[in-house]
Amino acid sequence: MTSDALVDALVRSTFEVTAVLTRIGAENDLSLTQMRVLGIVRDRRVRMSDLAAFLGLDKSTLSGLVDRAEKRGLLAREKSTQDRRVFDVYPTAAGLQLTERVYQEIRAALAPSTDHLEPERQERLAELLEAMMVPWTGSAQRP
Amino acid sequence: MTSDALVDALVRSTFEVTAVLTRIGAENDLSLTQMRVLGIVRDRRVRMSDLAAFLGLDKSTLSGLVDRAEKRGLLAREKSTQDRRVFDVYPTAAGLQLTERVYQEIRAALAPSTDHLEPERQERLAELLEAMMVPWTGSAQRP
DNA sequence: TATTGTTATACTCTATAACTATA
DNA sequence: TATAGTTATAGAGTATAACAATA
Repeated sequence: MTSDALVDALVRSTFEVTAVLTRIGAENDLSLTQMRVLGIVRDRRVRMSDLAAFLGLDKSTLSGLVDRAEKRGLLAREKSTQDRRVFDVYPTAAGLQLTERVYQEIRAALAPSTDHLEPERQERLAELLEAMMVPWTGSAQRP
Repeated sequence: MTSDALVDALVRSTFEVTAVLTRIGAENDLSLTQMRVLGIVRDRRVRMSDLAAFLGLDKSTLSGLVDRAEKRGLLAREKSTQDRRVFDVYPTAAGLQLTERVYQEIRAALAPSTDHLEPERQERLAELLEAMMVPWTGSAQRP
C-alpha cells in the first residue's frame, strides 16, 4: 500500500517538471511531443509505426507531427530499402543541434531545484526514481 | 552541479507519470488540463483569472475549458457579488464525484510502481521530491 | 489478407486580438 | 483607464475512418 504522500509528490513533481519542459519547448517553438520525438530519434533511426508505439499515439498523429517537423527542417523521412511500405525518421543537423540546445536548457532550468539538494541526496533521488520505474512497461517507455 | 542521471530520471518519470495520467483522463473523457482544473477547484472556489494564472494559461483558454466542463455538468460558474466582473468557478456534485474516482484510479495505476519500493524507500522518495520542489515558485504551483 | 503510412474529418487545447462590462 | 471575462480566429495535437501501396 502506497501512502498518499508519495502519489501526491509524484503527481505534483510531474506537473512542475512538465511546466518547465513546456516553457522551454515554447521558447523553441516545440511542443512536448515534438521534444519527445527529437529525443527518441536523437541517436537512432526509427520507423513511423515504432515512433507511434513508443509515444502511445496513433500512426496518423505521427504523420502530422513528422510533417510539421520536416517542413521546419528538423526531421527527415527516408523510405526503407527492406520494406518499401516503411519510412524511417531521422534528425537533420539542425534538428540535432536544436535537440542538444533544448536539453541543455532543460538542465539549466531544473538546476535551481535539483541543486537545492546536496549531491548525496541527488544521487539517492535519482536511484529511487529509477528503482520505482523498473516495473514500468507502458507505452511511454523509450525504445 | 546536478548530474545528468538525476535530470534524466526526472524527465523520464515525468513522461511515465504523464502517460498514466493521460490514459486515466482519456478513460474518463478528461484532458490533463481538465483534471488539473478539477483538482484545483476540488476544495475551494476560484475565480477564472486565478485559475488561468495557476495553470499558466491565457484567460481565453480558461473560458473554453470551463465552458466544456460546464456543458458536461462537472463545473459551474457564479458571478461574484463583490466584483460583478468576476466569475467564481466551483465543481458540481457530479464533478466532485468524478474527481474522487479519477484520483483513486491514479493511485491504483501508480501502485504497481510505487509498491515496488519498500515503505521506507517510498517515504524517502516522497521526502526528496518535496525537498526538491521547495524552491519552486513557477506558475504550475497549486494555489 | 495483413501491415505501413497518408489523408479527410472532427474535436480539444492553446494563444492573440478585439470586444463588453465593470471598476 | 485598467481589469475580468468572452468571442472570433487560427494553428497544433489528437483519434477515427477510409484509403493506397506493399507484403
